[in-house]
Amino acid sequence: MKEKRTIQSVQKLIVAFFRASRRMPSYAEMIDILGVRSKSVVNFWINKLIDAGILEKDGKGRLTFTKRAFAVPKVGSVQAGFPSPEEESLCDIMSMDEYLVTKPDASFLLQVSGDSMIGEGILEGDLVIVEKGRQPKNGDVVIAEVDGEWTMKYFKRQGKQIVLEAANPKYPLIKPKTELRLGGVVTAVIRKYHQ
Amino acid sequence: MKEKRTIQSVQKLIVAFFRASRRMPSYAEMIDILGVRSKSVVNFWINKLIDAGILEKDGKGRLTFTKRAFAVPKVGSVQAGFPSPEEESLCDIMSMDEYLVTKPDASFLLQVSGDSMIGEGILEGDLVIVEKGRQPKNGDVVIAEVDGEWTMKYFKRQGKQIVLEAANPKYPLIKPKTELRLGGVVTAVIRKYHQ
DNA sequence: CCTTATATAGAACATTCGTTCTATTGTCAA
DNA sequence: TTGACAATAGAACGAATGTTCTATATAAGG
Repeated sequence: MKEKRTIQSVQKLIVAFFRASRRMPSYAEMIDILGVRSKSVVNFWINKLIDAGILEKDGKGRLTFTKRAFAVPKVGSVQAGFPSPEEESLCDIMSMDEYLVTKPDASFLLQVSGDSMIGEGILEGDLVIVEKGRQPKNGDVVIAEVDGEWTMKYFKRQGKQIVLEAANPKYPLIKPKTELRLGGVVTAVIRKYHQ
Repeated sequence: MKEKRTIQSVQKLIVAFFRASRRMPSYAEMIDILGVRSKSVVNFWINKLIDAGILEKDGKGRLTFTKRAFAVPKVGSVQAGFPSPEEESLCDIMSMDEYLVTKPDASFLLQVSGDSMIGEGILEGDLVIVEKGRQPKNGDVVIAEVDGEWTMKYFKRQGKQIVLEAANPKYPLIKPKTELRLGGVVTAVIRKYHQ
């Protein structure tokens, strides 16, 4: 009734620890994690994982995960057919954070209310990542204050005039008269379905 | 011309290291990171960060970030007005990964092609997170194989019959005749604007 | 000037780290 | 049974760890 240790099972245990603690376990801790009784056994399995390309050692000899170990596999497109586990082209997205939030210091999350950007696929309840202090390009989705109220709109130039346009025909075009306070540029949209 | 060290600047340096290396620096490494010449100075600042609630020590005395230190601040809704840095209600989203991918082992990413789910705010080029092996509820967005082709559709029950419906009127309702192979349930949508 | 508090330096320390060695156990085939 | 090999155990070791101590430099206030 002894379940054998495999590279996969060991990887799973260590990944679970890392996700929970946000750090690598020490060899001493891995004794308990892996259910063995000696650090040399831990070392044995660690070397296996290194050979398998799941772990690696950084410049200072510290154990780290390779991108492979952590990445959520990204497969082709929907229409291209469905993935078999083998052909999963492991993508280079190490973490959603790195992928989505390029400037953590200047970014914040905002929950969307209203349907003014529904044509852009931004629905009520979605989270958007907003980057402060960036100069918007024509057509960017921005957070802006108009007449004392904050809204999410397309940022567009009409000649020298700047206008704010909703992605919903039922909202009028906004031509700011005096000032236009920009809160930031929307760099990403996140929607999580309740489960 | 000496720039003073502050709690914020020290936090920033350590967070930067953590993001780059996915681990805490040792005190010896922090000597270089903080630009000081002694571990006792590092210890001095670390204690300050602990008092400030930015760092903490886990059960084994290991240094870890608190949720506060990492979270992208989440503020209210767009219409509710715009956030000032003070009123930022730091949200409990520690990382996008944790928030979006609840079952890392059973999930993968898929890039969307086509406009069949445009009514659901899922556009061409978006990434969706798909969870395998979950039983879909009525109205869930699923990846399914129909007549040898994979598509993304709403999963709906009509009595005992299961139908697949696009969120785009130009696509017909699909009533699978024989088999319905489910690839998974879409649990999240991610859109990143090119920058 | 002197006093006080803060920030930094450097050294010393016990503890823990990862590594490596030898020895033992278990498994499977011949 | 025997041999061969993989997996595990346990001990030993130098190196690195975080902590704590004393001492020095800097700045502000009286």
